[in-house]
Amino acid sequence: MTPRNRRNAPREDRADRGIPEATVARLPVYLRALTSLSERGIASASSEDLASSAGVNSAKLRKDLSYLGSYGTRGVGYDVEYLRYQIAREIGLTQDWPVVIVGIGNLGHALANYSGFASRGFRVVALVDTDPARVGERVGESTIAPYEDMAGIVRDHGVAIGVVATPAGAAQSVCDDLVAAGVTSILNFAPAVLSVPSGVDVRKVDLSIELQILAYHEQRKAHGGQARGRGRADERPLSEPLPEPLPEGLGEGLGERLGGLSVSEPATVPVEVETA
Amino acid sequence: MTPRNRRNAPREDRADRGIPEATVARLPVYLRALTSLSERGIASASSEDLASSAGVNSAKLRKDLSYLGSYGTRGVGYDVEYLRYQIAREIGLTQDWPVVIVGIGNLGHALANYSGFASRGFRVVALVDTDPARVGERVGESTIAPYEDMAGIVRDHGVAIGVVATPAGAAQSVCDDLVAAGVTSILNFAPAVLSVPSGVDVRKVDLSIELQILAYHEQRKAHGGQARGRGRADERPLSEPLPEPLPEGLGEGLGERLGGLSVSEPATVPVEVETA
DNA sequence: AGCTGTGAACGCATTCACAGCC
DNA sequence: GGCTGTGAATGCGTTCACAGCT
Repeated sequence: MTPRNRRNAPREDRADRGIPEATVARLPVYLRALTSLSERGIASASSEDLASSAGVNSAKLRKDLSYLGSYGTRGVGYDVEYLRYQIAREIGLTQDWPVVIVGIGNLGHALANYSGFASRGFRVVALVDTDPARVGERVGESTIAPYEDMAGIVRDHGVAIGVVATPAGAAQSVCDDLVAAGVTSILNFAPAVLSVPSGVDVRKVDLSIELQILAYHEQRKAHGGQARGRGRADERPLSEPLPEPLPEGLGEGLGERLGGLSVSEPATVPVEVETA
Repeated sequence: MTPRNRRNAPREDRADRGIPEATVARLPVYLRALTSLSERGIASASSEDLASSAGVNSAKLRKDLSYLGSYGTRGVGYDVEYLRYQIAREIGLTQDWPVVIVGIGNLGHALANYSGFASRGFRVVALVDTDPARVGERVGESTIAPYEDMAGIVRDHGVAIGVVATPAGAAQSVCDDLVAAGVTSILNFAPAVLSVPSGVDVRKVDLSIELQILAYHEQRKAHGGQARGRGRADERPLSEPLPEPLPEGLGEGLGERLGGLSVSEPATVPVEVETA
């Protein structure tokens, strides 16, 4: 299946200490592209092929891959299966990652049913919610466990990655509990800035922010064309009395109900974090 | 409709033409921080206060805000309400953005019920799915409309932003239909690279990718120094013979079922896009 | 001849540090 | 004195273009 007959064994001379963050963020995209090519029965691909399949340009792709080692063949291209494995290994997908999901509202439900988990690589070992009425409920492959069991579950299964899908108000408190239990990577869906000790990674997924970014560009498209110095429709003097209050709920994100969590709302001061 | 020849010559009267993309991506975070401060009754805040509340450092925040104009007061700080309005206006949240959601699977459900939409600013005008069995079903505030109605809805409501929550296989086709109907901004939850004409923005939200990025860093923490700072359970040598094939479904993302869409799977070649 | 891998150039983002104003 | 706003310095990411291998 996958050739290991490369005399040119992966250079472990540690070119791989320090793959740029931007590259790391693209490796999963390349992996997906390779999987797609593989499924279509394509065994070999040039950087151009791969790049267009991944939606980047070929120079960037080659540069990115060069941080992993020399896995291509000059004059030929890349062996799809071989490269796929190398990237998967680099990312850490050749091992199993137990995951807990906290907060089984609408979003938590969607995540729990998400087939990308069900596959090997990431495995949902527990769903946790604070609402006693929900505990025991069956969602996807799992059953909702009480919040009190979370720390024990994390320890027992060696969970390193936690998913926070609670409302914003509960997120920091849940995050603190996860970290205390031993979780060192958090994927945050709540519209809140999480403060964590150094050594813990946080990534956030925020629908509201993405929509607002789109709105910003959209607004520009609409007003941009006319040779307008500054093109908002409503020209107003730069400083002016405050108008109507902003729409409520604007600060809310993808977070979902998490039953009656006693939100202690610790006055933790957020700290510059984001994938140290 | 683009009579702008003035490349980089125009006077810098208002610094607001050309806010860096990285700054744009943070404005929603600042907005949220300001909303939070406002709710706590805080009327004024320094760049330091704001920055810590938003999870960035103060130099970055000041620089970012400087692209919008001079909305602070030296020696004092920023007026929370005033700045909040200015940012909202800059993003385009003082106007209404009708949105359609395509693909009402688990994720689509969560999105439809998402309170961040219900608020003014973004308004869900339609949920669309291809499964006839689902059409008519009530989800959140709306009722699922047939896929055939999508183009009409987009035109009638002047929808500029579309949310794709379909499975990967359907995403490109849905995207094409949205664009043909007049949508110029797409938020993509499907694990697929979307190809769009220039002038259309695509942003993607991808759980699978975020998890993989976390896994990468997590793996590093474990293997880091042989001094084993804090160990994950299973240690493995970094390079080793190729093991069993990769987990299937690894390429799948957050996309959900979209009933029986006739996926034509056009052989569109993805193109460098991402918020041109 | 063709394609990868990579130094070098370039452009964008972040951080520094201080001038300018309250 | 304190805090904003911003040029200048630095660091990071992307693109170019070609040397080097098959």
